[in-house]
Amino acid sequence: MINIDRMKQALNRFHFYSGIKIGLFSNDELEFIDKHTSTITLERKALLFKQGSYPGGVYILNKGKLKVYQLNYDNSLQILFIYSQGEVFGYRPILSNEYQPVSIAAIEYCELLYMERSHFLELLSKSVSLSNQLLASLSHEFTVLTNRMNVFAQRKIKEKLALALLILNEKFRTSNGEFTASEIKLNRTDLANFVGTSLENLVRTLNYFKEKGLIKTKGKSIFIENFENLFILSAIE
Amino acid sequence: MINIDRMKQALNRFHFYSGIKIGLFSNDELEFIDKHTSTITLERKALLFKQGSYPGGVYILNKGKLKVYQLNYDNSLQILFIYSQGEVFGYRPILSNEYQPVSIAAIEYCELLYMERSHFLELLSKSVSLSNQLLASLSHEFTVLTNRMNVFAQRKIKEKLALALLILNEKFRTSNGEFTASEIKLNRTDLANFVGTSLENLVRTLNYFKEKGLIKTKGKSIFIENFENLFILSAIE
DNA sequence: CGCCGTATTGAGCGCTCTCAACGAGGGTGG
DNA sequence: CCACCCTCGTTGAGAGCGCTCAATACGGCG
Repeated sequence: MINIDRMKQALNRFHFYSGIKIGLFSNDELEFIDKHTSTITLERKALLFKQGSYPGGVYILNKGKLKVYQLNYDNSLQILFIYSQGEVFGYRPILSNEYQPVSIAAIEYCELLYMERSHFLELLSKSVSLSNQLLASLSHEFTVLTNRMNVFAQRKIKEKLALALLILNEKFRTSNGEFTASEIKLNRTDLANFVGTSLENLVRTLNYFKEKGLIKTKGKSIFIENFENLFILSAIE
Repeated sequence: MINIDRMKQALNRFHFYSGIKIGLFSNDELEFIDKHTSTITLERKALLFKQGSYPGGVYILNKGKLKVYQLNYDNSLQILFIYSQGEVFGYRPILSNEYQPVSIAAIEYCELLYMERSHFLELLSKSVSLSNQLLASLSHEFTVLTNRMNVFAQRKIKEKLALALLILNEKFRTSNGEFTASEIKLNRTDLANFVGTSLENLVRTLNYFKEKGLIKTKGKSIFIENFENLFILSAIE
C-alpha cells in the first residue's frame, strides 16, 4: 500500500498550479489590479494567442480550461500544459523579453482577466511580494519542466499516459478530496497530443488500462479507478 | 542558404547561458559576493550533489564542465543540461523551497565558487538588480525547457542528435566565432544519455552523420562540419 | 436519414531497443 | 617492455513497440 502523501508529493513534481496567491497582496495592490484588468471570454476552440506573437499582457484564468501547445514544422502538435481555474500566465515572455513560445486555445468556454503589459510591469516594480512570488513560482516550474523533460525523453507510452492521467485528474478536479476521481473531459486527439503519441496508440493504451481496471470511461470522459496502480505504472518513483 | 542569424536565434530557444551578468552588480554587491564565496574544485567524475539533497547554496562554475542529470527508478539516466564556464546555479530549489531535483557531477576537472544559502538570500533581499536578473533568466529558461519538452516528446533520434550537437557546440565553444566548430569532448555514454537514446543507437546515428558529411570525429571528439544541414535535420524551424 | 467530425480497430512496416560479441586503447603490474 | 585487464566504443542480429495507412463504427446535428 502506497502512502497517499508520498504519491501527492511525487505528483507535485510533475505539474504546477499558479504560484500567485491573491491573499498575499496588499489592499493597494488589489485595488491596482482591479482597476487595470478587463474581462475576456473565449468560446470552445477559440484561440487566445499564437506562438511567435508579441506578449501584450498577463492573463488570469477564472473559468474553463486552456490548452498550451506548440505546432511543429511537420504539422505535429504537442500540448505542453493544461491550464485550469486560477492559473496566472503570459508574464514569462514579458520578463524575458521574448515572443510567445506557445499558442493557447480554449478547450471549453473560458473567462479570463487581462492586464496590459505596462500595468503588470508597473505593479511588479512596486510589489516585492509579487516579485518574490514569481521567483518562487518560476523556480518550482523549472523543477517541474526538468522532471517532465526526463519523462518525455525516456518513457514508454504506458508510463507517459499513466502520468498524464494523474496530472489531468488534478487539473480537472472540482472537489477538494485527495485522489478522488475527477471527470477528465478531453477529446482523444488532445489527449494523444498531450501524452505525445499517435491517436491510435492512445486509444489502444486506454483500452489496455480499462482491461486492467485502472480507469473507466463514460462517454468520452475518463475516470481513474485505481490510483495506486496507475502511480506505480507511471514509474515516477 | 540559411541565414546565420535565423539559425542563431532558433538555437537560442533550446539552450541557455546563465542570465546573471556580473557587470550589472554594484560595487557593494560585488564586495559582498567576494566576501561570502569560497572556492571548490572537483576532479573528473566527482559528484557535486545528489538529487533529493538539501540545497545548501549557490554555485558559479568558473572552469570545466558539469553534467546535470536525473537517475530514474529503472536505473536509466537522463542528462538534462551541460553547464560550462560562467553558469550560475543551485538557487532555484532555494527559491522554491524544494530539495535538489537533479544530481550534478563533473565531466572534467572543475573550479567553482560557492555562496552559502543564507548569504545568497541576504544578497537577493537587498539587490533589485539580482532579483530582476533572476526573473528574466528564469522566464527565458521556462521557454527553453518548454521547447525541449516538445523535442523530446516527439522527435526521432536523428533530429534529437542533430539538435544536441548544435547545443553542445555552443557549450564547448572556446572562441567567439559564429557557428565555428568546437571540439565536443563527451564520451559516448554521456552523449547517449543527453540525447535520450541507447549507446548503440547513438553510435549508429553518429556514423550516419559522418557518412553524410555532417560531422567528423578525431579520437573521441566530435566536430560539426556542416551546420546548415545539421540545423535543417534538427527540424526546429 | 445522411453527413461530418471523432473514435476505434486492423494490418504491416520501420525505428529503436536489447542482448551479445568483438575491438581498441590506456593503464598497471609482472 | 610486454602481457593482461578494464573500460569504452563499435558492430551485428533479432524482437517489440509505436507509427502510418486504411477501413469501419459511432454520435451529434442539420
